[in-house]
Amino acid sequence: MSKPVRVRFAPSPTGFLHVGGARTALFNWLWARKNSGTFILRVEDTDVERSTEASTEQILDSLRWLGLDWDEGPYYQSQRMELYRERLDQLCAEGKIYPAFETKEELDRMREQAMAEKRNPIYNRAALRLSPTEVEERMKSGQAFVWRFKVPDEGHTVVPETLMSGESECRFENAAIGDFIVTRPGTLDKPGGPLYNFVCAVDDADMGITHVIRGADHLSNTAKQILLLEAMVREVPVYTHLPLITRGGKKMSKRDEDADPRYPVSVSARRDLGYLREATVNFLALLGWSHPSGEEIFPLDELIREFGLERLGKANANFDEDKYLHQNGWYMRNLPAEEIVRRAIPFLEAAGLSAADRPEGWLAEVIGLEIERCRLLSEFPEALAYFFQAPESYEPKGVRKFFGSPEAAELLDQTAGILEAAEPFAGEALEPELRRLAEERQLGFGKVAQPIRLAVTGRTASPGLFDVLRLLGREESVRRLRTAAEAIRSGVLAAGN
RNA sequence: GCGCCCGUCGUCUAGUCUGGUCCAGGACGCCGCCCUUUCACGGCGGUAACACGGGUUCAAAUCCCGUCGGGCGUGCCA
Repeated sequence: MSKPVRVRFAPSPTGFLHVGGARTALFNWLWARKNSGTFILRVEDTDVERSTEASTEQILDSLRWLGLDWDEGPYYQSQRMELYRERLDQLCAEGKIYPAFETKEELDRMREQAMAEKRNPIYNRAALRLSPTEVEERMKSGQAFVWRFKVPDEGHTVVPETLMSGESECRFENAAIGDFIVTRPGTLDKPGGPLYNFVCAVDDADMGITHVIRGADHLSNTAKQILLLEAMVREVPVYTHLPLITRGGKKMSKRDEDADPRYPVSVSARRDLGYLREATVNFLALLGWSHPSGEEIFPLDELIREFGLERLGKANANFDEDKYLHQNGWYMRNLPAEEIVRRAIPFLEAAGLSAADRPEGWLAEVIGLEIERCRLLSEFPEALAYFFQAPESYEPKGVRKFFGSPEAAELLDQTAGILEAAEPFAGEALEPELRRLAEERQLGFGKVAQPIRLAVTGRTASPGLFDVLRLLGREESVRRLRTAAEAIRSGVLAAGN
């Protein structure tokens, strides 16, 4: 009965895809998928000064990485100028737009003055009071002008929020909106290009968009676009405004990208940091949306089933880095092991850690051991380093606790001896031997395990000792034990390592 | 300034439309315990919130008014 859903994601190619944009894309995508609708990609590149192809590429790349595939497009507004021209001509013919000749500087001054006088700084319609001959003369003389949309003086424009719970609406007094500009300055010979609110309204109508889902920062734009749509006698889509994503109380902005390298706002930088697409999508979905069950883990397929615009929140959504990290860790541990291995390899290689000469399956095992201690793919190189190279130093805290006495060296030597003789060299064979060693020395097993752990990994914390020894191999394990014993005896560690 | 939106544990949130089941539920963080060769994972438990003031009502986190606080918009950007 209702029309098939058509939604769009309309980024402007003036930079990378940031998490806010990604969230908008995701919600539109989910709405399309949930309703078997169409997800359209539209590149809003009317600002030729700032739009770049590289940026478009990066945005598409990030969308693909997230798994947000589009059914139509990408359409480029820069290639639809004829359509905008047509609509503009029609509005002009109907007297719904008018040329205004003020320069930017003049407008700035007017705005400042209005603010100083505590007035709403909307355009004073000076151009509307120009006589037709005056206008014609100015245009013919080549004076630059912009087209302004004549907002009705009476009444108000309602932006309904019909999809949200509670059905609210925002009302804007038309008189307070002001005659906004729909084209850049131009002359009769060289017309100025169309501006955002105008092209957006034209395209949404032309592309048959049924639902416009975007950030709440667009609320006042929506009123303008509805006005435009009504003026063009086109159907008005359903609008839904998403809670703003904030961090530190402020809207998350592209300009925050370099504030802290650990917490970038671009999707691509998150990817490079070792965030998983699954976690990213899951986390983004919870920015403004929640499930009544309180459940917070939603793989994509489940998200499509459970998602709904009626469960959007209204309060700003804060970007909780801790939760994002936590969810990333969850997906690291719960995605198929071979998948994680595949994704970890580039990070390891970038750090110069290659498992090419290791036995089949070795890397998977090693990653499997450390994965529960990692929450980002990028943590693997450091976490796994000791599997690739002998420790260059020992954790000072451990040295003090476990390497303090000559007995420690003796213990490590003895352990080395046991490992040399162990047959086969595997956890099952090693464990009884080492436990016996502890008993002989009348020590709890921990007292034996910790020095050994420190000797072979350089750390006081690691996965189970027997697994570590097995994967390190007999030769390497023995070598590290002897090296550590030697270091203890030589006294170099006491000096502070 | 003006317009619009919002305000629940340290943090993210559920609950607000349709007042009672909420002395407020979940998650993250933190703390403790269990598991245990360490760390982590996992399990169990704990911590902690309705911005404030009025009103309506037998009853308010939920409705109304005001105050305060925060955010967004206010572009010849999108």
